[in-house]
Amino acid sequence: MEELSARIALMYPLSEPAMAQFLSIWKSTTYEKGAHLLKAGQVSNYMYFVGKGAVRIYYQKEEKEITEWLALDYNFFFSIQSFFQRVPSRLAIHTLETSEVFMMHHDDLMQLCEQSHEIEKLFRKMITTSLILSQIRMESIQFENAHQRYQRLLNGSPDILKRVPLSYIASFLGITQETLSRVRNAR
Amino acid sequence: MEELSARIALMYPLSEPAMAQFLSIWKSTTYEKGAHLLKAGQVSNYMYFVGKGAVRIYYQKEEKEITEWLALDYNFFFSIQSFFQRVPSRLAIHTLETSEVFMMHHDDLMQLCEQSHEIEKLFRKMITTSLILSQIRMESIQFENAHQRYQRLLNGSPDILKRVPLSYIASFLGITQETLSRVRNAR
DNA sequence: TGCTAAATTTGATAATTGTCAAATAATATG
DNA sequence: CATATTATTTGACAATTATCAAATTTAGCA
Repeated sequence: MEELSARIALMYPLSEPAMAQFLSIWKSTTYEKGAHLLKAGQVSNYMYFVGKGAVRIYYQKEEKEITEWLALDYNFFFSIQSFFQRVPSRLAIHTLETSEVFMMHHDDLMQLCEQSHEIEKLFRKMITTSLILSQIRMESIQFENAHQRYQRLLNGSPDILKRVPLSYIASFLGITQETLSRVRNAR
Repeated sequence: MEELSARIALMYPLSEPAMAQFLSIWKSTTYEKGAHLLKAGQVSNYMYFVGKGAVRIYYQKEEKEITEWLALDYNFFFSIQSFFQRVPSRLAIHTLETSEVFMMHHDDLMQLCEQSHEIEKLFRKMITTSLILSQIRMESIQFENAHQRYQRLLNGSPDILKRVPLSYIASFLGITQETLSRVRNAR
């Protein structure tokens, strides 16, 4: 919980009561490796935060599983479209390692946002961060080739390469497993 | 101004005083075709809304100009990273047609967000919309081929194809002008 | 209207990445 | 520790898209 509150404070420093209020709507569960937090077709009611551990967001695309996002160690993640638009999620979420996962229900969050301008502001900043990350990822996919994208990941999150199977990383980068294998072995 | 306020109301219905307050920080200017709203290297202080008209966000990438975004008729646009992070913009913005452009200064917006929870909430919803659009675009670029991306644009914004030069559309779709030309002429 | 410049298309070829199959390496389990 | 299973790599080939050059079409303007 300390890590969660530290990450929150980093985005926007809430007053003490607001922080207490906000933390109060987060529940934590420890999931075994491979456990599903969300299955495709369900409306996703939660925004998540992973403690020490690893989580994968993915979906089915014509026989294949595509990794949409990887969250390791103390990061937020959620099924953006389902959470905001309250529609069934194409995305599924499972753990790649045994992980402590914190989750906050959509309705609880919305209720707090109504009550507290501070929390509304924090939430706005969280979304802004997501938006910027989304933009950076989009440009990477649009304008970098397989090798450059691999290098970007290697620089930014070397941990991922050690802890996540190659096949998941490949589709996260938007390339095939074979191409990734070639790219990282110097070609 | 009516169109701007209509689009705002669509995102989140502000109370009358809040709407008046919010509209008061927007200034409007009519720009000739080809005028620059933002040059690369400047910190972008504004969020924009284009009335009847067309605007292009682009940047320089190794000798070439890449179109990052196209905004036609009654849509919002801005240099996301520069606006939020207050860093110099890689992106430049110019008009493709004579256009009435509304703009809102970052600091004015932030000040209103401090004062008014309602406006903070509206702003949060605006960013959420951007985030969802960004996600959709990312997936389109990652998983659709040139032909599918062209079709998506043709369905979603047929106007763009009539009013924007092919070379701009091509880089917006992440393909070359030649490939776009082939794709749209049945191949 | 005719001419010039810009935009678009077409052709030939190269580069990148994907696909499918098989081989090899790594890991887990009895 | 041996074996079964899974993950990764390698090879051959195909598909898609990029690149460069040239031809053609379109649009702007005198």
